[in-house]
Order: sequence, then structure tokens, then C-alpha cells
Amino acid sequence: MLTRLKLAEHDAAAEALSAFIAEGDYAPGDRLPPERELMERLGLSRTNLRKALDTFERDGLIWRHVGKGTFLASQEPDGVGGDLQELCRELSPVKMMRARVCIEAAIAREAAINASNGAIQNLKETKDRARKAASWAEYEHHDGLFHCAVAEATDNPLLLTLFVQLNLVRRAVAVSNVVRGSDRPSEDHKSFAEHERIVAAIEARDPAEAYDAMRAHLGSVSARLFEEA
Amino acid sequence: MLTRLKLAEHDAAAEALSAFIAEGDYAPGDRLPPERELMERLGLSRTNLRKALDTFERDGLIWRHVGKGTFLASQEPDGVGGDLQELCRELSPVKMMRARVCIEAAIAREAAINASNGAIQNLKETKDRARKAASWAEYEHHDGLFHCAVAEATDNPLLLTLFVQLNLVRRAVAVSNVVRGSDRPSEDHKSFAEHERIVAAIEARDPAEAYDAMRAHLGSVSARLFEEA
DNA sequence: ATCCTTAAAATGGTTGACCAATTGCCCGTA
DNA sequence: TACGGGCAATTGGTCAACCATTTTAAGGAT
Repeated sequence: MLTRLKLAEHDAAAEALSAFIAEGDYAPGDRLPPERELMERLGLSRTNLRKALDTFERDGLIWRHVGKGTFLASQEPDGVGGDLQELCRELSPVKMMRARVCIEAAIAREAAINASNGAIQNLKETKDRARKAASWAEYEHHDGLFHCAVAEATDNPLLLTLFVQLNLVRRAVAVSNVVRGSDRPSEDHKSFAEHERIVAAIEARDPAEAYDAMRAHLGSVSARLFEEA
Repeated sequence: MLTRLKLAEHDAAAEALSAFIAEGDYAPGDRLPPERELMERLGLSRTNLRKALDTFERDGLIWRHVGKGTFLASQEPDGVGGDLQELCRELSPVKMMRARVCIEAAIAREAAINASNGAIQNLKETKDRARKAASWAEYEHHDGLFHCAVAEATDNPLLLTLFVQLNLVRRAVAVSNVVRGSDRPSEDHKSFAEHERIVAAIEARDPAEAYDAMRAHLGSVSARLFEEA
């Protein structure tokens, strides 16, 4: 099989091009030499050079335009589907909360349609555990489990996966300047009643009510967070 | 900048090739038709076909040998991350569609609230490109771009990331037994009017209508898929 | 001196012809 | 009949010429 030799050749072209760019002290937006010059300087056929350029362009490292030339891309290659860590770094708490409201309310609606009796039982148990929390840290842990239980109640692995991703980001973007007046949530902590309302709506198989209840809950959380910030 | 159009063209070629392979019931090790036949059947120039083939070869999906032909590789590539791969394997198309309806409708609602004028312009352009598609493969590619444009219109990086994940899974779970009565969507293809309704709702800043329009669109897509299965 | 027009040069993109490797068929010989 | 060699057809790979777009320079008019 010659494929490996071909790949090696392509890798050599890509390596040569990559090294050329690195050694050339090019800044984003700078124009690279023309193809016909590049192939000479790198000792490549134009075909092989163009293959390497095709790859670099598809990977967002460069952009090309007939008559203009070949340019180094700006550093953000329209970073769609980029690193989650990067996303967490740049995402504002406001946008994080908006995304939560958008997605978790929709998930609650789906849960009201699809929840099994076992899932509803699980919801109640995690809700009750949150109520019994002896510290804010414990409360927050069980609050997270409660929201996860809602996503599980959709009985949809894809929705659960998306919720988990959302939750990862939420945790990373968590607002850490919250001042607590006590060691633990009080008996009349607003979220308790909100959780009750969510569970009741899901148990009643009322998608619209579940949606509204989750929106109200997260809206309330959001308001509390940004008031105290 | 023409780079997006070029990438779109390459994506169309890759999609067409991918669809051809999927619909052709090829097993690992099977030989694909010769390039000159493939370019005819897919309606591509040889140059564009070879670019797509180059990409597939570099990604390990196929291998090629002068005088012998082009063959499907024996190994599954590491396409999506490990967890997502498992999810794709086990997720039923029905649940995939339910998740799409749940999430994408909520995203459309958010887009109606947050879309900039530029985002709306982008929506219109991708919508129009889908309408002009000359083949089903091209249509499906632009349809995907249209849905991505809706997620971008939310102006929320987290929602966009979640949409991308959803889309990855959607592609992997794609139903491959769709029978087409024609080479390309007809002028009165139902999705065109549905796209129009979605764009109009977002432009009108009407979240509820955007939500309903996207639900209706995806419900319609779903019904079409599962009727013909 | 400045501006406009036109043509030439420069740039990336495409194509048809040709090249290199492989396969299959046909013919000749044992 | 079986085997081997040669040749034509088939296959993917490469290349020079050409194409389409953009930039630059030169010449003419004001």
C-alpha cells in the first residue's frame, strides 16, 4: 500500500509550509508569498503545495482569494465548537443564565411529557434532599442533582448529554461573589417552593406549566445572583 | 471574503460523497466506483471530487491506489468524542428528532429576541442558498447551515456550542434510507416555506412564533422521515 | 499635478492532456 | 489444455496551459 508514502509526502508539504510560516514571523492578517514563489522556496510541486494550502484553509489557519493572495487567518477562526474551557473563560454569567433558561425550560417541558414514574420518584427524592441540606455547599450539590434529574426524566440520552455539557459550563462560570446571610438555606428559601412547583407540573404531565415553572425558577435564581453582585 | 463560499462548495462535495457512500451500502474494504464515474454521478468536477477524496483519505475513511481504485477503509475513524460516539450508536432516530424539536425550537425563540441585523441577513442568505440547491446533497448541506445560522442568531456562545454538539449527533444518527423521487428538492418543497416562516418570525422579533415555526418545521421533517422509513 | 482609463502583470483556481501503476484479455507456445 | 508474455484498457496522480479575479502601472486628458 502506497497510502502511507502519500500521506508522508503530504505531511512533508504541510510541515514545510508550517515551518515556513513559523520562521517567517507572520502576524495574523499578513500576506504569504504567492503560490508560485512558495513552491520554489519550499521545493514542492504546485499540486502538493496546493494540497497543503487546501488543508490549512479548511482548518481555518489561512484564507485565500483569487487575485489577492494567501493570508494568515486571524487568531479566532470563527471558533465554533471550540474548546469548552475557552468558552467558559469568555462566557458572561448573564449569557450563561440566558442559555440555562432557554435550554432547561425546554427540557422541563419534555420531562413533563416523558417522565416515568420512577423518574418522578427520583425527582421528589432529590428535591427533598435539597430541602434538607445542612449547608449551602450541600444544597448546591443537591440542587444540581435535582436539575440533572429533570433532564433524566426526559428519557432522552441526547438531551441529557446536552444538559451535562450545559452544567459543566455553568459550574465553571459560577458566580463566586455570592454573600450568604446564613450557613444554610432557610426553611422558606425561595427555590424550595420553585422546585415543588416544577415537580408538581412534571407529575401532572403539564408541559406548559413545567416550562413556566422552570423559567420562573431560573429567572428567580438569576435575579438573586445579579442583585447581590 | 469568498472563503465561506469555497468551504461551502467543498462541504457540498464532501457531503455528496458521504451520502453516496452511506446510500451505497458499502462495507469496509469495498471498492468505490472510479473517479471519472463518481464525478459524473455526483455532478462534481474532478477537481472538487478529488479534494473531497483527499480529505476522506487523510481522515482515514478511504484509501486509494493508482491502477487499483478507491476503497472504503476498514476502521471507523475517531469522528466524535468517545461519549458522543457511544451516544450516537445507541440513540434512536425518534429520540434524536425529539431532542432537536426540544432544543432547536427553544433556540429559535432565543434567536427572535437576540438576533442582530447582520444575523438576520445571514439567515436570509443561507435560506436562499438552500432553495437554490441543485441536488439533495447540496440542499442538506445548506439546510444545515441555515439551522446553524439560527443558533448563531441567539448571540450566545453557549447555545451555539450546544447546538453544534446536537448537530454532530444528528449527522451521525442520520437516517440513510431516504428515497428521493427527484435529483433535487422541487420548488414547492415543504421546508422552503417553513424556513421562510422561521426567518420571518425571527425578523419580526416574535419569539413565540419563531418557536412554533421551528417546531412545525422539525415536526414536518420528522413526519416525512418516519413515514418513508 | 491629478484623475481616469486601459492594458499588462500578478494572483489563486480549473481543466484537459498526459503520466505511472495495475488489471484483464488475447495470442502463441509447449 | 495450461501457462506465460505482450498489449490495450482502466485507474489514480501530475502538470502545463489556460481561466477568472485583482492589482499595478502607464498613458492621456484636464
